[in-house]
Amino acid sequence: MPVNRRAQPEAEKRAQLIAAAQKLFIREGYEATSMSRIAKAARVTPNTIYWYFKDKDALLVAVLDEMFRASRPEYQKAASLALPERYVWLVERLRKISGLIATVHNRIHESEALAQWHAGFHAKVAEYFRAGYRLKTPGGNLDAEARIIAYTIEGLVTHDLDAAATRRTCEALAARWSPPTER
Amino acid sequence: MPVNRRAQPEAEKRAQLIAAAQKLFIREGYEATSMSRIAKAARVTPNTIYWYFKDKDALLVAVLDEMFRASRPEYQKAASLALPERYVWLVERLRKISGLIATVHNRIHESEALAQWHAGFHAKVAEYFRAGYRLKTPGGNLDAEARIIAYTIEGLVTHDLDAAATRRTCEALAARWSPPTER
DNA sequence: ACCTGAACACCGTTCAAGT
DNA sequence: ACCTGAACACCGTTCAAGT
Repeated sequence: MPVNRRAQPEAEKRAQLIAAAQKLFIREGYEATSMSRIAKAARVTPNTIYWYFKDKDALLVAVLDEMFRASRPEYQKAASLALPERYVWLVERLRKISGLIATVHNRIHESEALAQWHAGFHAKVAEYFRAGYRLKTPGGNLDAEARIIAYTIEGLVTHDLDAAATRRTCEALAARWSPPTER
Repeated sequence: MPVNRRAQPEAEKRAQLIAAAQKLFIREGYEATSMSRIAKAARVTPNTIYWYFKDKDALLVAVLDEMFRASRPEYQKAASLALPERYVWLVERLRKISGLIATVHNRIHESEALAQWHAGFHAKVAEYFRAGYRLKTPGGNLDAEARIIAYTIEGLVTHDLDAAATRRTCEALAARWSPPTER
């Protein structure tokens, strides 16, 4: 039983398809990017993509995973910024993929794979807040406050205001929190 | 020059098309609803819709306008609720059209008409806050706080948590504000 | 196991033609 | 002015067939 007759190993070809899709999804948008266009960029026929990915949404999930994996080092560097600056940094960074974020929200009810990816992502964000921060008002609800932060940042990303308004909103957002707890 | 040879007056037929589209957009989603399907529901051929609306996005804008026009009385009744309850009420109400809201955000960069509608909507929301509310912390930025409210409510709508978590987030949100100013 | 050519069942939109 | 039948140029996905 042959295991691999390809010119390229499987992982490499998958990565190529993901890279082509990522570039086009970000530049042109998910809906505006046809499978043919991605196939062309990766120098295969459209139906070849379906050997590697179940459908277009599965390809999007793979792109999202790869993007957040690749940007982890950058996020760790940003962790040294003070709170309002960190929010501003995050908003400006996510604005580059605001179209993709809107697409995820829009397709959640049509794609189970995307719904699961999205749930996992928000679980990670919630965990991040629980682990590192504490409320200035100890009586408050931490999860509720963390959601206010997360949703406001999402809103800033999708609504793209000017830099000054963005900054003022991030400052108002940071005002309820103490810096990360030291151990 | 004949002005009107229709069986029905223009406004009535427009309203019929909007009603058919609204029902299907909400129940099946915007992308999942084809122009053919809307035409069928309104007993015309697909291309007839293009006599009344420039394209599918223009039809969506008409649906949005009609929906918010029709729900004004309900919103005025809800204005008598205390702050956190009012947020909860709003979130639960908007959740019924969360798919449409996600679609608006997703299509803003592809449709100028939709982008304009969205900008106008947020301008109205901002005006509402400036007119009726004041901050508990007078030093704070009112526009920034209003955006935090608006974006958090949007986030609650699109992320649909359980009732208890929704309520706690609305309470945390309300804690920053005093009741509307009396005149 | 991997990839293709050709087809399937759509889609939003346009346009010449009717009344 | 209003509406249609037919077509246009797509789309995501499937499938039998090749190697």
